[in-house]
Amino acid sequence: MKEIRVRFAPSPTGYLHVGGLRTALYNFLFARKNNGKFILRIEDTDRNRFVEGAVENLINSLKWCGLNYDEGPDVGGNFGPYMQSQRIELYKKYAEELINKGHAYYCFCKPERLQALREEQEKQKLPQVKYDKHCLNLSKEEIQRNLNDNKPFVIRLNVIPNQKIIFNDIIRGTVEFDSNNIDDQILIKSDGYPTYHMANVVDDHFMEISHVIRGEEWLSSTPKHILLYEFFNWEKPKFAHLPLLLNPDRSKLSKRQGDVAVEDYRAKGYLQQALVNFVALLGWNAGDDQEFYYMNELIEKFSLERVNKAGAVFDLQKLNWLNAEHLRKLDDKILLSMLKDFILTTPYSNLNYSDDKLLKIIESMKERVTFIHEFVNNCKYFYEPPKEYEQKSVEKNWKEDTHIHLIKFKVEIERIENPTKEDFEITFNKIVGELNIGKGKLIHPLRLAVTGQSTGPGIFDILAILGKDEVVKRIEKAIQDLNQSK
RNA sequence: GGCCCUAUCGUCUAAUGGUUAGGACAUCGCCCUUUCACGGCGGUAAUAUGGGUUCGAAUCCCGUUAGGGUCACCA
Repeated sequence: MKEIRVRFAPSPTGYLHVGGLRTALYNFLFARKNNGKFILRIEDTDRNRFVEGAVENLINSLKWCGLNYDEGPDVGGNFGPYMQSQRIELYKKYAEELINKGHAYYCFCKPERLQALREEQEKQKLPQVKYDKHCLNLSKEEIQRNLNDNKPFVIRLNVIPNQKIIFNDIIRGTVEFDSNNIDDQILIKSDGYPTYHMANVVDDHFMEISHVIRGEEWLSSTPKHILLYEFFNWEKPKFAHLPLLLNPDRSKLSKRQGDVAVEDYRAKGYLQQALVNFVALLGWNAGDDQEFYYMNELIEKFSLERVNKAGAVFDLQKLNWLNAEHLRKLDDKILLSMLKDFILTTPYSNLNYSDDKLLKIIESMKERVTFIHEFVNNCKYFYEPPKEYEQKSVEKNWKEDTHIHLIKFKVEIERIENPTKEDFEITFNKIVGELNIGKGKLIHPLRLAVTGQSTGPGIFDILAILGKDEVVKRIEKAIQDLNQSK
């Protein structure tokens, strides 16, 4: 059997769109699953849209997601170059071949004529605006004269009318188009660069791409590509058009309604494992109930046949859930290094906490966070004394005699050298026993005093992590602040 | 508007002619826990619509409706 070769072929717009990520991922999974090759090709044939650093950025995002390619602009390969801007001569050569065969022709029409034509056709309420094949009738001599005069030209595909163009899509089945609805597409622009259609077909052929897996927005231009393959007499790849990713209002996923760039999600603290896992499930499932996947499991189970046809809404809540799931499965040592990296970006960067202390924070918070940054932002009391006290909890838990209970607890704690979690708990039980009060009467004020909050890990974990001196200080401060304000 | 694609809980989806239409996220309730979370148990919630075909339709066919894509010297 022929080797499976697939490609991700983005145009460098400046960032990797999550829809692009999903396309890249399915290509990658399909290649890995079938022991094929995954290729990155950059479609940079629009000189007007050149963005500085866009390719580097794209590659960064791809690699961050673990989508390593076998061939590409920065890794090389036997089918390069992998930047279309470096393959211009190839496209020209094959466009000329098409002209010689009568399947394409020079067009010297000025933009003004095209504009007028378009307006005229719209005025006539024609179902579709199409080029009128005006330049197809130019004589050989005329064409040669125009070329000699250096008149600007484009090369157009010569579509034959009244033909059915039928192809099979792996995801959608048989799709049929009428050639009457297909315009004489420009293949080579007046600046000598190819359009998408030309470059794409030529490259897919010479890069020996076996399966074209791309977004549904390409479905309606596929007949043009089919025509090209047929005119060249080249073997066609198999096609698979993926359903689109949608906004919550079911329009095509767009910047206006949230983040679309992979780097945005990275910056917000999403794990690459979670993003990949989530995006994989938008439009595909293995047919079982598994939803939590690592990359290797996705590779094992992926198949194009199980890709859905309908568009999928990008639902942040489910992504958040998956992020929390993946975070919890991460080894504490890895979480530690991620947390340290994050702390560097906060005002607490000079605290120099020991790994041991941070590990304890991680352990106590792990079940309570969705993002790494929450190991800091949801429990700032581990890093600094509370600046304020949650009002609702103060009202509910800070009573007339609360400070008396807390002082008794504090005094008792002060006597112990290096109290452990158990010491705190034993002392606590002793005090509530002596005072003959319910545990809640002390536990909630204590939490409020040392954290300023009403939620968080077990109180004795917090006390142990904070340590005796800090606990004592915070109790004193809380009594001062809260009794005063009452 | 022409052409093309699509249609199961709010969302992601399972069920490829016979199921009380299943799971997950979200949501609600209970349990666990004197906090919050995690976890466990349970609830609300879907086959867009009208016709066929069939003993039997979410599933096959046709129409309607709705949504999306595409109609550039952008990809």
